[in-house]
Amino acid sequence: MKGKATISDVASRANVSKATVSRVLNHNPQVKKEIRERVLKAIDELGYRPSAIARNLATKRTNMIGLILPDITNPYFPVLARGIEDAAHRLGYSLFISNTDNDPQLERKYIYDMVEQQVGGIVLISSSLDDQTMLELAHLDIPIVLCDRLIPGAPFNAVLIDDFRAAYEAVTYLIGQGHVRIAHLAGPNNIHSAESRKRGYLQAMQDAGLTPFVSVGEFNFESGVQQTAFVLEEFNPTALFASNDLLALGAIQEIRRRGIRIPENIAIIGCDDISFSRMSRPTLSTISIPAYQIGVTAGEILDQLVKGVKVGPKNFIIEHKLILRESTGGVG
Amino acid sequence: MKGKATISDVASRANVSKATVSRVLNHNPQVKKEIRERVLKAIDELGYRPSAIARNLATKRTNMIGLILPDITNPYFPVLARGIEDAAHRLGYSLFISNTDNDPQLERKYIYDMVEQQVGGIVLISSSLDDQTMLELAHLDIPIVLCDRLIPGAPFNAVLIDDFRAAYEAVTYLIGQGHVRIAHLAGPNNIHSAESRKRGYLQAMQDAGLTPFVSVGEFNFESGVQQTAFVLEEFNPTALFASNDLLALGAIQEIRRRGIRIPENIAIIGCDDISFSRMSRPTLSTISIPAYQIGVTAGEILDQLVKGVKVGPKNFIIEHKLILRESTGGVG
DNA sequence: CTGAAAGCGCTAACAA
DNA sequence: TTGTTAGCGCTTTCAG
Repeated sequence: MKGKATISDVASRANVSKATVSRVLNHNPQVKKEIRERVLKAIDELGYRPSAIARNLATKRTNMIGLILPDITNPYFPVLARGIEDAAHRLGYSLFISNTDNDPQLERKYIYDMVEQQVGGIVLISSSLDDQTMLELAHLDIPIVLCDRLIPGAPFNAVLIDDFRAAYEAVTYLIGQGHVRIAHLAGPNNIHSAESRKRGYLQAMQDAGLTPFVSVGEFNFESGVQQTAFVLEEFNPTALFASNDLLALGAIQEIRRRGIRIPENIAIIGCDDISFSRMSRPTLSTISIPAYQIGVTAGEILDQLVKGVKVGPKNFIIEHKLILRESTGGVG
Repeated sequence: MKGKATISDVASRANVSKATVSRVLNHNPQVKKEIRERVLKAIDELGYRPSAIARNLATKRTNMIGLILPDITNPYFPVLARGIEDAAHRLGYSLFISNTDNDPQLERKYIYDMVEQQVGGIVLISSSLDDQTMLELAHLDIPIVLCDRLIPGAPFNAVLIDDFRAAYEAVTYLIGQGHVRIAHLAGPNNIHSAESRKRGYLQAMQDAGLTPFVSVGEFNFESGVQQTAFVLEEFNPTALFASNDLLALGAIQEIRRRGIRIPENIAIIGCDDISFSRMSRPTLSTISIPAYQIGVTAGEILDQLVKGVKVGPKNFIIEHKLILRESTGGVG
């Protein structure tokens, strides 16, 4: 019996018009106090809840936004997602969420699904969509904010760190510590951040006149284990720069399994600063990415866009920070 | 210019009625092929996307469901959320998500928000809502499925493991290994699963005629560190049963910091089996909770409910499993 | 300050 | 097989 009352029911019960009910619903100040209370009473008695759907249709705007990301199960994303969600709720939006596993098909599908749902805008964390497709999305006439990736030439705002520079600095630190044989555990080639970090590594090595050694794999723990086994045998490094913390954690596991000491024999630096980088043994030195803040920023920019405020397109670069922990011998 | 075309635009461009367009949109088979193609062509040329909002208003049903959980940042939840999301998408729903930080106020707010959004149902992972409030929600006339908690007497389906028995078994295992001084690191008293696990621990200890020692704290790493320091000094245990893995991981850190050996001097069992329990040193023995499956099951039940199929109310108990790793000396 | 009426974009009988 | 006609529940001019 509940959830059925409509604005008309309220109107007749309060002996006013639908328009008046609508006014009190929208806090229109020019409703006489007495009438307002009569309406409020009716609303309460009927357990009336306005239908967002009907309102949206009438106003042609919604207060929903969407988040499309690779996989919430990857420890880097929950923090980012939380940032977006907190910003979204604070700004009055409800948040849709979809995991794509980096599948381009799914990414397209979810984007179009959300457009159908009439979301006001979308935060997109995509690695797999080719630039061509992204340009196509630009014609969709819906605000889109990118995270952790930028599309040269596309009219999208993007929020991310300077992956190239971050990697460059991390590797340079290692070099400064006297390391010469520094290997890189890279992420998938089609992921923007992985690619940028790899370039940063290569540049730093080249600038120092050192020979690079790169192993490419997935962004997960198992890949870290495997890649490390390979690198250990083929390159015998004294330091490792991993493209993300999961990879670095896998490296730690494999290295210790072989009885090699960290950081004495091999130093390691990861990237992301997921919570577990502080809990591992040894604790992991890493490039700290302010994921929460990236999320909040993306949410705020999207809000502006949804409200029609002209923003960018531009790249919002968030500051990263090299965090030194035990895996590189601590602060120093 | 895009995103503006309506069904009427398509209709006139294809020289048919809105009804016909609606029919091809809904794959109604009895539209003549020639006409269908004409409509499809018009749709394509206009870049037309139907408005879910308008459709929802007309049909009085939506294909949206909601997920309300404490904090996606806690490593246990992403897997559960993923299960729900996968099930949701597979069954044709879009998913709203909201984090509550176990704040009862927020939980209520988000529930009512989602009701306003006209979601078809809600998966609720709540610890803080008192049973009274839950009963109130029952009058909302919207399908709700609970995860990791049950409300005696409330007309809700619930999907969860048998926390009491899981804890009982874990502690019994420890006792079987010869441990006598077994302490328990508990989670917050107001969280259902924490409370059940504590009872399971107490019962097992009592049944074995052993003296229990319980420390209560939060469900996080830092609390694990603190509680362990306390327990170590006050009780000097030879084994620890932690209410979740984060707590157990904190315990490992504190114990090793003091130079105490695991499992030689102290054995540890956690609960959840988050991914990092396999990555720690030593790897963590734990009660494996099939979070993904809990999510999927919850999603499927909700789908039934949304479709009007009568289900329960009943409790769906998912099987847990004790996983023995290094922190208890490995399998055995 | 309040009411009447039109309409948002789509679906769903009911006709034709 | 396709078109006509009403709404779905709310907002929003425009009158009064």
